[in-house]
Amino acid sequence: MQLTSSRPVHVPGPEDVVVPGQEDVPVLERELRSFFRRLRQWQRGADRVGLELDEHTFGVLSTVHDRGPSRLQDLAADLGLDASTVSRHVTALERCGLLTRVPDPDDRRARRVILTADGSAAWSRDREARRELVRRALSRWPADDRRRLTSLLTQLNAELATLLTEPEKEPA
Amino acid sequence: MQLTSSRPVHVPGPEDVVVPGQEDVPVLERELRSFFRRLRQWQRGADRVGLELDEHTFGVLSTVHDRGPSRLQDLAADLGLDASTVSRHVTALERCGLLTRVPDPDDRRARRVILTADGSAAWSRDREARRELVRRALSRWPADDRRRLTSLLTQLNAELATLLTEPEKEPA
DNA sequence: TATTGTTATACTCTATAACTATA
DNA sequence: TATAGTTATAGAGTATAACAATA
Repeated sequence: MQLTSSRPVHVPGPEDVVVPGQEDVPVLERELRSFFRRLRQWQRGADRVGLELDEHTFGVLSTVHDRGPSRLQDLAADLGLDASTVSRHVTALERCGLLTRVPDPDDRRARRVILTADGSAAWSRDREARRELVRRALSRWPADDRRRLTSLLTQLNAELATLLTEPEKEPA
Repeated sequence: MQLTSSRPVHVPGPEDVVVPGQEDVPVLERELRSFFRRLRQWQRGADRVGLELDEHTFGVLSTVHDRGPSRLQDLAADLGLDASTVSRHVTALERCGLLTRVPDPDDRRARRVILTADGSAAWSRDREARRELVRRALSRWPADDRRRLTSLLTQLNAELATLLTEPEKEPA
């Protein structure tokens, strides 16, 4: 814990809690944070990597596509955001002509958010561009490693989703 | 691409670009975004999962710990943030008593950021708490799967770091 | 009385630009 | 003239609270 240390990679010291069989956990914790920081960094400059839609726009459009005509609160729940926040996003995207709000036949308080033709086309283009970025990023990887990462990440997301609905909570 | 679709998981349609041997890439792209959204969501409520330090504070403290007495620009580079942004964080953390700025003997324009005893102790406690969260989150996983995830995530971060210094760019 | 959605407000994080002190 | 760091400012994203319309 000394201040003058200059080790760039973590080396277990006497102060570390060592759990037998879980020696990789300290590395995993570090790599998870590193990964998150990197994703956030790149997300900020989405246009600089050839994407036409920023992260929030793509997220909203994807959710509407997956859900079909959607109520605001359902979108908010799927996105993990407050309804007021999503309302702002939707308003902005409606001004851009990417989606529109139609009356909800079942509830006159609500409206249903749907994609416009432009929104659907832009989403489709961007989705393919994002997949191509992933392909290029991992172009030097063995296909098996990439598939294993896909599988583990899918399981991890499922695990985290489960934890959210349980008495326990999660990492950052 | 029809608006009335309500498939929650992506099913390849006729509009999808299919790359032989890379059929998992669409899933990977989706899971990467899902993962990022989840991490961001939990990061916002760091205190609600038992952490005393928020993500930025922990990031700055970790970087200072790893680097030792650090110049502001070096911290900013490591964190992927602008120097002005880090300057604000450091000022706030100095007010909290978690770190302090001392003169740089080599350059009177600069100062070196170092951890205080309180900062070092808080960082150490929080680091262990974060590792424990990871342990609990994956407590139901086979140890081999967890180790493989650690390994693949480490490789992925290295790959992404390499891409940053090359003519190509990256995902979001 | 409760719920859906919107808006007013405030707070945080971020970068750009202007500034100072030193190199 | 260039660089290290700070601060003023502005913009984006977020949540809370107050509101209107409907259930």
